[in-house]
Amino acid sequence: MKQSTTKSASLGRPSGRDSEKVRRDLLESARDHFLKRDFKAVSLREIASSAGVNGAMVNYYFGGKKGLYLAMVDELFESLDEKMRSLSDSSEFSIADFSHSYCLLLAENPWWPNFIVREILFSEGETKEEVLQRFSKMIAPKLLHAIGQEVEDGNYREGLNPELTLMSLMGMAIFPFLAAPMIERVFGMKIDESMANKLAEHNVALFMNGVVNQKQQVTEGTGS
Amino acid sequence: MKQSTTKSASLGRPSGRDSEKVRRDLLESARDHFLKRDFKAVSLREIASSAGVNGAMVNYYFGGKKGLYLAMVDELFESLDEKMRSLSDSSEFSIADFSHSYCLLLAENPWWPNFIVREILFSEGETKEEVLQRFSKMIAPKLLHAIGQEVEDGNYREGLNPELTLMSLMGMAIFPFLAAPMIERVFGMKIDESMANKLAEHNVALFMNGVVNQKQQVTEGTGS
DNA sequence: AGATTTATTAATTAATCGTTTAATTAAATA
DNA sequence: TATTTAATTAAACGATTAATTAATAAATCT
Repeated sequence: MKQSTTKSASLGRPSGRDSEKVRRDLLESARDHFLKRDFKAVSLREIASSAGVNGAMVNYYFGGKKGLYLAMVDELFESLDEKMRSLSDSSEFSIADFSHSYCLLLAENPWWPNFIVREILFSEGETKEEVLQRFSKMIAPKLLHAIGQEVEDGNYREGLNPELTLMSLMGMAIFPFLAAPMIERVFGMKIDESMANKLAEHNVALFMNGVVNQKQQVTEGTGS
Repeated sequence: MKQSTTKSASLGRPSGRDSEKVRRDLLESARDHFLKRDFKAVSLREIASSAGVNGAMVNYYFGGKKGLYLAMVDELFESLDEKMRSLSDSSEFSIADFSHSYCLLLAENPWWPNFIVREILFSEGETKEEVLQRFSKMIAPKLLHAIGQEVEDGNYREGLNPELTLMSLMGMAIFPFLAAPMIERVFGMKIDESMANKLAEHNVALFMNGVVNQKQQVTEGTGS
């Protein structure tokens, strides 16, 4: 019922619309939604509506909901790959410098830990494997080697396990951003760029020298 | 475990069935499913079928899907609360001891970080707030105070920020378990109890004294 | 100008979900 | 023993979902 003579003003191809922009809008809307809620919990219509288009556009441009999701994942990883490369390709590479830059990078892209953890821990398998592979080849080998080298050179403690050390380093850097909603509640602390700066310095200092007051007691037992 | 359709003979109240067991089976099945996949991604029928009963039983015993989920959350938190209390109520409380026990506790309950992060980061708000409140009152205040005390006593470096320090400590301890699937892939390292023991020792040593070889160089500049 | 292609929405479809209801039977009660 | 209550399933319901189709009109091509 209805319609007939009433020319629905919004039917048919709109005039002067940039279809590439529609594509980008959909990707952006998808990122906004999928980063906050689960794949199943987000509906096609919701995403499309936020992008200002009909839900059928998702099928038109991306072949379906899953297609849009994978396109979004690809996009995120590309921007991430690029930034990580520029970070680890600096001429003079040191763990401390890397750790510091890494913290700032996370502050600029707070969606990243969230995204990685969600993909790897909670995704339904399909995308998981690919994501895991891309991530595992990114930086871990380089950092492991760098830590091993420091131990060999005698700069780091003898017997220090590179794998465990890298895990600690990653945990210290990533966890605050990952658990931001909890941190903000429990500590009453906003996770912004100024905080990231403090965190970066704190982390490097803790990583290098620990919490113990060295002026008071130098070289405690260390014999494990 | 799959009873499936036992044909028409299975109508009406079954003989000699323990209704309390059905309740427990449903809770267990719910935990198995909800810990692996999202709330929305798990269907009532799936849970019930795994427990060997009809989907309507979820409504009968728990008032609905959400009721079952909350009952499961309650159960998990109860077991967790109990264990955490016994950890922080030891007569002589030290950060190092706590950190060590905490690691071992995580190794025994690997679902925990997964669950917490999922609840806080990805849940749809309703349960989130309650979970956040319970968690925020658990141990954070006690640990913050303990760290502050160590600084005051001159055991920890002057100017050490207790909040940042606690974040680092939590990150070092939790991250390996949270990212276990990634760790196992990237480092070829199984996250089991033996590894948790090494990790615990490693973390305490790193937390206390850092990575720098103290025998060679004491207190480097670190001026950024 | 006319035909075709491209982009868009409304309407429809088929599946699935959580929930409700009705039927059914064992157990408990009187 | 007769009646009520408790526990269970199958079936149906209404809502919501992703996906498909048909209608429509601008853009583009011939």
